[in-house]
Amino acid sequence: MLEHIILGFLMTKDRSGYDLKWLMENSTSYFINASFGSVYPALKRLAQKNLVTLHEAVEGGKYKKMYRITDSGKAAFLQWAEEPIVFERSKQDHLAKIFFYEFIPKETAIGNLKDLAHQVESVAKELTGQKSEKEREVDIYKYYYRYAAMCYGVEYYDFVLRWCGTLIDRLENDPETARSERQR
Amino acid sequence: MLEHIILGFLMTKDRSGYDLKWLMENSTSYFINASFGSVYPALKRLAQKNLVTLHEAVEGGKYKKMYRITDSGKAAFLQWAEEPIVFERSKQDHLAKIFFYEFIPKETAIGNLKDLAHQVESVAKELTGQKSEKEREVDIYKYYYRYAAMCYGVEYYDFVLRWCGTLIDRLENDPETARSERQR
DNA sequence: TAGGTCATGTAAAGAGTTACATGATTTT
DNA sequence: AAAATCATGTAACTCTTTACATGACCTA
Repeated sequence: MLEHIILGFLMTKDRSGYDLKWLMENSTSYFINASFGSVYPALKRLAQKNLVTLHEAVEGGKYKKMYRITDSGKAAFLQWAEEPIVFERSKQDHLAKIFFYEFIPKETAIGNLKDLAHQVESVAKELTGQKSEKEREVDIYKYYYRYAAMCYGVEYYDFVLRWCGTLIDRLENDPETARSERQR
Repeated sequence: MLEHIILGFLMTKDRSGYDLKWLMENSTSYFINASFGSVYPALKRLAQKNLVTLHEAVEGGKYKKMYRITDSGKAAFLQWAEEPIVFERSKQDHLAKIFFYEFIPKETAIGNLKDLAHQVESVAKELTGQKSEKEREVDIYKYYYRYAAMCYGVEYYDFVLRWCGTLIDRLENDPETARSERQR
């Protein structure tokens, strides 16, 4: 997966491992991200498979290892991209604890849910910022898929936020909801 | 994570590894799932840490290894459950390919998106079935958190489906969207 | 000149999946 | 009798993160 993402970013221009990490952090982190510890080895593997080539360069007075996609790299990328999408039921770790909230005090539950909502709000704000930036700086028609993906992110966070809000509201205002019998 | 989910399921009654796998498949798979290859070793680790105990039993003529949560297991579970939720930007693998769809033919993109929509529809239907079942069989007020989590799942799939639909619609009807210049 | 950011990398550990292996019981 | 399902488990592999290590350059 990561190797394909990297190839995708290399389709338009050469980039270093550092650039790639930065790009992911600032454009795909809401659906996929990676640490340096996986980016650098991935580049090494891609070079071994001849899907990218290494070009040492000095850019802005700084030494950089720039990677360029090869023809077989492009072919490999396109093959991956054109393949049918496999929809994986995605992990939503935050639901795991909530699923078992019947066992914890209602007040703790409400507090934790409010805290979760704040976290979601903060990542939503970050992504909304990135989105406005793109809307100003790039032709969203030209990069419509990326723009649509970004909208997905913003709307998804919005959905999570609304869901939290509804749940908190019911817990606070409907005495029938999550009665405390099961609790300690 | 998995160990805590297992402890959560053991809070109300003893279960075997097979039971736990089945339970996850049929109640949490839309946000977390696990294979036998991780469930059985997880139970072994929990037993080693004295958070569960093993009770061999025959149930319905079948030999089963039933696990029971211990007092320290309950304590460990509650500590985990009551801790603040950390919102992790969740992986949404399907967006990875779409993000780079500028490089593939529009027709392939539309076809793949329609195929994705069908897959989402099918998992949505499955979950909606599970939801109706719970609504009939259990007191959703008593298990309100679980019910709310299920609603999250249903609404999330609904959101993905609407997003796909909107994107497909724009690709098919708006000639300005995703012009084919960048393509081969 | 000290701290921050830029830049690259490795090693160990963690968490999981897939594939394989086994055998009992139940259904067709 | 064969096939399906129930039931448990291991081994190899994959993919990833965290923590560490290094050093250049830039700015206050």
